Amino acid sequence: MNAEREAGQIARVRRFNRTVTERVGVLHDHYLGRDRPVGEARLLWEIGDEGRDVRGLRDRLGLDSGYVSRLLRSLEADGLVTVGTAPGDRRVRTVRLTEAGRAERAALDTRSDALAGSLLRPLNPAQRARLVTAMAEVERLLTAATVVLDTLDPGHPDAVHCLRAYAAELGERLDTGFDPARSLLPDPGELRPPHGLFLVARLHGDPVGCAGLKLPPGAPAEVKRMWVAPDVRGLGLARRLLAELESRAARHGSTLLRLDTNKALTAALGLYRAYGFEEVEAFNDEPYAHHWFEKRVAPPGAGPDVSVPAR
Amino acid sequence: MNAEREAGQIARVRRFNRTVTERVGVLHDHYLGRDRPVGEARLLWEIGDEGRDVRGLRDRLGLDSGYVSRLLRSLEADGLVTVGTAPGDRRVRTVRLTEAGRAERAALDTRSDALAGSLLRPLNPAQRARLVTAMAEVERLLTAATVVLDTLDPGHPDAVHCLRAYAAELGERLDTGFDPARSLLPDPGELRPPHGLFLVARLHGDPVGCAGLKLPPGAPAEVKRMWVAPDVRGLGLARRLLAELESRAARHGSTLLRLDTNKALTAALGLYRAYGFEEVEAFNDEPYAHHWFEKRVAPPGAGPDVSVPAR
DNA sequence: ATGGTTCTCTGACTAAAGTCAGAGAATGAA
DNA sequence: TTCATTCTCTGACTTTAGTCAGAGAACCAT
Repeated sequence: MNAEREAGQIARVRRFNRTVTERVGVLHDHYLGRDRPVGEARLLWEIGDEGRDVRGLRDRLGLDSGYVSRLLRSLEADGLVTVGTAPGDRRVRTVRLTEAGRAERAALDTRSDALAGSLLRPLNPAQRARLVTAMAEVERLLTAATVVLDTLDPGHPDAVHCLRAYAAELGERLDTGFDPARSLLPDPGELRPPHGLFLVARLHGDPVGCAGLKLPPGAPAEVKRMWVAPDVRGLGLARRLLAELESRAARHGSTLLRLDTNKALTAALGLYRAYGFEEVEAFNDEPYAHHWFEKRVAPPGAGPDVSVPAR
Repeated sequence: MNAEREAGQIARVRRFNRTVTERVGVLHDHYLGRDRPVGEARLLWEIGDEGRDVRGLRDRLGLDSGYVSRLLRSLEADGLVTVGTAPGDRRVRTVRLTEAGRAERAALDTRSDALAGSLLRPLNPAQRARLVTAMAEVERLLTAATVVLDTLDPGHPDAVHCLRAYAAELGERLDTGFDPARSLLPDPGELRPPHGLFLVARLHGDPVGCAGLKLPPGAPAEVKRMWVAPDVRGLGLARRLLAELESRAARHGSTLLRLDTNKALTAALGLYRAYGFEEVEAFNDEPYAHHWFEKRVAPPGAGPDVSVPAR
């Protein structure tokens, strides 16, 4: 049945991979590193205008510490970067571009533009427009597919980051403001096993969304603290978080999922309805809530596959 | 004016390049060559089930002859390929996969599927469908952009290939059959400077289309022998060939472009009309023609930019 | 048959990319 | 203070990837 469709999709993706790595990937690298090893060029690019600490570079590019060190030494010898110790922690070193480094980066930039231009030039205006649109779509969806969901302790720095952002956003959007201490979940620690769980979504290691699940014994599971960072909205991440929570709730044995929300959060209201939640009478006295929803939980294994992508 | 739009498009393409090389390109290579150097893996892949001659491999992958030889030696030592001399020409060597080589290739295949799957898995069905559609579009258009147009002598093997394919196709599609000797251009050598020119379109070095231009002194320029290979139709190549011919005619000083065609070639008829040709009275007595068209030539520089993409 | 060409291979290199095992300084927790 | 940990760096390697200059066999046109 749909194994066949899936095989077709996989074949398409593979053809895409081949075409694109041939036409874009190889060119990309060799355009980039015309008079400089690709490794150095990538590093130069990744340092950015702001500067960056060495650890960050290693993580981002996935390189060995000794290797990065050597690359930096080489860039330093060419006068393209300066390496100094970070203000807070004197073990950590930060790299910044020099004037010459900026110029070199600008040259890479120009080449990157030339590559992009060479892809567009043979096409007529209508084709260009279509290519650009399709590229934007692919990019958006690949980005969506790159987001990974992890169960984290609510005290983990990434979890804290999300919870702060959640509170800050509610504070702005609700006419009443928002004070977590006054809400029904003053302590997110309640979202810790065995009383619940807390999901964090990350993109390239940066936290970009979260959702908590309360699992009170003998009572319906409850969605709490769902948030998605503004710059990754529209990627279907909220839906994915909900689906993941639902499947966790199902595995836990819950048969009903509930949540409450504020009338100001119109996008969330729409999502809950579209996802299959139905509005019900108030089941708690959360001071910030105007709407209460519930949804029967699909039995385990029936949910969409949202496992972590390989990397 | 549209410099601004172009800058926007270039920026989009660059973002795409970055996302895709990060997410697809790097993975692609390192998935592929997990326990084998990428170079060898690529070679193994490129040999294919049918076997291939060494020269073909070199061309396709753009590698040094010595390098390929060494890679083959290594694959041979691992028992993955056998190298023998080609039947026709004993200088040429052909490579075929052994049983073990096929198995290794199948393993690469599986990994490639796994990579594709890892891109799709985090997405919901609607997103998967959209991603696959957008990928197909990008791939099509990148393929279109990869086609290069060259002016070739009509006697060049690639030109001959196209002219033969042209004649064979007409022979099939016209109720009357087609005999080049009976047509008004029995000798394609007339499409040679200074009396004309002959364009060949190539994709990865293989000829996939052609178009000739007659430039009779003091008379309108005339399009002849336009053909596009079946498997690259729908990429806008015919239109691109027409545009290139028009701009060559303009540079030559022609102000009118003409052509004749057969009623069986419905796609061509549609293209000519869409491109701005208007049907006129017969201007010659070509036995295979049912329709005659002409179009005023845009002055030099006004045509779309169809210069050769970088590679 | 002869001379120029084509095709593949070998030997002798080089540069890039990356790995691994410490060493030494700074930090944080007990 | 002490001990484990974190972070960066150096030295000593290896593997990939690729280049270049011929050599030798086979082919092709004259």
